[in-house]
Amino acid sequence: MAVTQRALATHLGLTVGTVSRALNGYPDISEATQARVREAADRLGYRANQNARRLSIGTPETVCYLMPRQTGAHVPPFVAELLAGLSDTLAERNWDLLVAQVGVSEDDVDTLAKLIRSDRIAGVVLSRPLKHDPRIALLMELNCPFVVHGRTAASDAYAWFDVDGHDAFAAAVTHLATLGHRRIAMISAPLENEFAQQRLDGFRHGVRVNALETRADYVQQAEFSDAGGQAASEMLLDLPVPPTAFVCASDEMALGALAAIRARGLVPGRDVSVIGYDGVHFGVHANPPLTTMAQPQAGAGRRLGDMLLSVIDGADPRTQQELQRAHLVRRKTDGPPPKSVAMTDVSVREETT
Amino acid sequence: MAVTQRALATHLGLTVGTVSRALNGYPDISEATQARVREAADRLGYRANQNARRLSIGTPETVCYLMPRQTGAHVPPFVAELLAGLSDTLAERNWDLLVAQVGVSEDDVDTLAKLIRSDRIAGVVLSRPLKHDPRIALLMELNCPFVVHGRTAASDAYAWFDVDGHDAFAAAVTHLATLGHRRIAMISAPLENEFAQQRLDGFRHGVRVNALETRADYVQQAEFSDAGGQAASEMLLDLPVPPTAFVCASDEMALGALAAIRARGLVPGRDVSVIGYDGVHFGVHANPPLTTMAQPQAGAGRRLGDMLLSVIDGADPRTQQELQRAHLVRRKTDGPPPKSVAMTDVSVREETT
DNA sequence: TTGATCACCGAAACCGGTTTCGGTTAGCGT
DNA sequence: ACGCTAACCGAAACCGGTTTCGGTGATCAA
Repeated sequence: MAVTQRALATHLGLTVGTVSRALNGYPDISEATQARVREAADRLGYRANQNARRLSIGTPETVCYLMPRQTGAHVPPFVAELLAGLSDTLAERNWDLLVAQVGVSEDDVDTLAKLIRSDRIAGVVLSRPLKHDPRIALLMELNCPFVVHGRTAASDAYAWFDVDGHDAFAAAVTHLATLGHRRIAMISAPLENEFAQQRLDGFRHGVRVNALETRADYVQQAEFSDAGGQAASEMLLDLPVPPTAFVCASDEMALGALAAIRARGLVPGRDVSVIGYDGVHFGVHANPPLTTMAQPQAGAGRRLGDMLLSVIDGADPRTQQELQRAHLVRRKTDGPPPKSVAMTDVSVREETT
Repeated sequence: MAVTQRALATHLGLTVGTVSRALNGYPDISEATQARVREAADRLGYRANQNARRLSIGTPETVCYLMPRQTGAHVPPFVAELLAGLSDTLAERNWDLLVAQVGVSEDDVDTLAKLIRSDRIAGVVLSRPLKHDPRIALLMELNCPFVVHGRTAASDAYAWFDVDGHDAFAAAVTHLATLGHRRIAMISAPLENEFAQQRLDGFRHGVRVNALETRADYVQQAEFSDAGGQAASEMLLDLPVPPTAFVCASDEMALGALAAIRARGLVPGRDVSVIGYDGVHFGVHANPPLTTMAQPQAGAGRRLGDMLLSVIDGADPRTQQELQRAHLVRRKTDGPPPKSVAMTDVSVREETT
């Protein structure tokens, strides 16, 4: 349908080979001819058929983003921004961005295998890996360049970009400890997700270095949603000795926690402190505005794109690893623990206001 | 790199033509041979090179989603869900989904032209069209199949999927009028966006049929963001005779409105009513929970995909038009106007609680 | 004037598939 | 035994580009 190279060639009285080399700036085509060809090309609106071109040059010039697919859950909020960044970097090279929903089911992994073997894509970006992610195993086995948005248990071998959840949660706990909290709980996401494990580990680290109370029931596993956060909060508030502060695996879960706290007639930030994680824009409108560990997800897409292109260009994936830090955004849900807190068999010394 | 058809053929002692027809189920290849080829194919992990295959069959089997690019603004929240739905429908046909950020600048439109002419894509899905959208003009000129997510001024000629903003805003106004409001304001998004115009028209329609006060300064144009909503609200609250209710072009703007109202020491839903638009999940966590006109965006991606495929298959685009309705989700920001409202020259009769 | 050199372009192979066309073989009836 | 048909597969053209290789004409020095 589009104007083809042959058409352009006959129109100019040249052969296709000559036209091709002219357009690609080969030095064995005279400047005059090159100019003439170029002029005619964009006068007729000629564009090389990409399927033909890529078949010929032997690379698909395309990268695929694997959209996380949790059954039932909605698409994570960072996906859109990430795609925007990715598409920007790729566009600079005139590469294409493909998106595919590929979960971790056997069918999905099989689909991914077919995708890779069909020479459609030169590399893959993968978000939210599981601890032992079959997709990563496949990518390595098939020798397909990729970069992981997040990390897994053994992430030394490949390229990744991540925000340090361990550090962030340790910092959140320390912040609360500094405010005077001694009984801090964690509302955790399902641990099959590596990021959830990291955040939980960071929490535990923070509890240890601050010598806080550690009780098994101060760690609640919950669904990765606001409903999950709400349910977990209710469990925590029902404890005989409830914690005075919650740290949550995500802002969404933290919002659920706020709802549970308000439902008890308590006010978040005064009676119970809550710290979320993500830094979603929306947190500022929560009731009250949500204190959170914000991740710098502005440039994530661009960085991931750059790293993947480097790997495709032959860079050692182990040189393409980048860990960014989250930072505390204080709003209104963190504060010192209430004075009137019920004392129990455990001796608690309040050290701050 | 991947195992090629020729390799498979020589491995089997057949020719490439035979292998190709065997895999594609041609009746002139014996069942026995077909089985043998298929078995060998997936034992060796053979997958047809898609560039070659598509070059040969003459269709790119790929659809492109044009991600809205507003400079400065973030990616709209519906994009991720929409992509998920789109990719689902396309996957059923083994088609690919490309995403590109293409705004309305001259450069971007030029990029789109190149994209289409390069035979990379068989169709386009386009979100958030402007009133006079150069991208749509281009798509029609180049005869490229497309479906618009939203509508434009003259949308009779092509395929689209939209939620009836006009109806929604008229309904929102009527709802407020029924609650007793007579002075209702609209916080509008920039009118170069067709959706903003529709919503404003719907608002005006609602004002008319309910015979409400109409004042020019009850329509505030603002940036399409929470900050914009907040600024517009402050203007409205500063009016000598401020409105008792706001309808907002988006939930995000409505959240800004809530912030402005609370900052005045007023409580949304009691002193001033606010109705948003979109139905973002987050609204339930707003302060107080946001009443909104929710769009049914669950299946939007799938519907858009289906419609586009129909058009590509030759259906008349004008038969592929679908208008869905938004519905009111009452939460806590709507209520009757305050009794103590300052009466002015206009006689106001309160008819409800 | 002639032979060598260089600039420039045409011809053709190739990328990896699909599809048309034609030829071989087997099976069948007579 | 012979011809006919159907079943089955090989050969080759084609999709639209890229790239190698070789040939022509002009230019230059001797």
